[in-house]
Amino acid sequence: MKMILKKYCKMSGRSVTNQRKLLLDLIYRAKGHLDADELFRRAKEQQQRISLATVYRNLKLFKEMGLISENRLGENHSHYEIRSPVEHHHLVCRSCGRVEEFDSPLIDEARLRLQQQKEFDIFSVQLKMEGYCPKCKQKRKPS
Amino acid sequence: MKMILKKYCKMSGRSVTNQRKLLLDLIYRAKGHLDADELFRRAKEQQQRISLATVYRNLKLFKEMGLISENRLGENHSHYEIRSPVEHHHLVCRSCGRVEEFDSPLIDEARLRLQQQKEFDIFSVQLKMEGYCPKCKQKRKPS
DNA sequence: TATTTTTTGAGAATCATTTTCATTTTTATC
DNA sequence: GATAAAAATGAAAATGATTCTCAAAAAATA
Ligand SMILES: [Mn+2]
Ligand SMILES: [Mn+2]
Ligand SMILES: [Zn+2]
Ligand SMILES: [Zn+2]
Repeated sequence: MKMILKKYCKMSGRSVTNQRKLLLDLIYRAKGHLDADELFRRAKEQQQRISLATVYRNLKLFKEMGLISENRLGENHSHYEIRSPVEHHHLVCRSCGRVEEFDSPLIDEARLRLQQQKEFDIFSVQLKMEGYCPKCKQKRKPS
Repeated sequence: MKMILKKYCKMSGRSVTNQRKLLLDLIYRAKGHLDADELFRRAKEQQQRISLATVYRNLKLFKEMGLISENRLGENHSHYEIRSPVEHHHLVCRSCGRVEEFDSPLIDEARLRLQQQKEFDIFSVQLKMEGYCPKCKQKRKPS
């Protein structure tokens, strides 16, 4: 992580700060989907002086660098996660908020066809499906 | 439109107001992707006393009723459109904002497979692809 | 180490959307 | 159609996520 951060910062003429090292590390170790506030809370545990503005600034920066991705999972704020080389999508339970990740060659195929058909140069695919997970499905249908 | 509105309002015990009739009609006639402000502007041309709060309230209501759909097309506010029986998705040019609509049996197939695999009851699929449209593609690559 | 450049923290500002509440409109009842 | 009860509206304030401002601190460069 630190090596990667250094590389990317150098590349774009940014400084490597303690805040950046900490934040990227926390996102990396979280594995899941973090929102800005949760990241801020965790960061403050180790750098009590860090500011929420710094969290937002650097989330934006990491995203520009391609290190993380931003998702809207149904709430009115964003969640962030380390961007892995293989793209994935999200299936969210609208009742309990559970998030399942998935990928599908069908989506990749759809992208390729669309690229040809519309002659766009497509660089981003965001797919979110919503529904009820097995548990919530039951609770809703005791009919 | 008015018949539909009446039906849905009755069904859920809501009143049929002039504001609702006007707003739904404007969305219907717009065909494209309207945001709350644009809808408010157009509504005011015919009911100068209408409030932005009423616009938001009723967009939310129409959405709950399943009459319209809400999309995030890349800006930090929502766009709305009449919900047609056949689902469609969006391809957005990140340079000029142009929006192309599409649907694909591949996506439907992916949904079915996922439904089985994860045992979710899926009722919503939102797919947004981003890229550069043919025109913007050229401008960016004069290499 | 000295100088220049970038980033940070704190708080104010922004902007889309929601809430509040008194007033008006709609609905249901007669 | 008039009347009372229920729901919706307008205006303004509140909210909440995110961005901006600017003086002070840290990092990069010389
Ligand atoms: Mn994910
Ligand atoms: Mn559309
Ligand atoms: Zn669930
Ligand atoms: Zn374009």
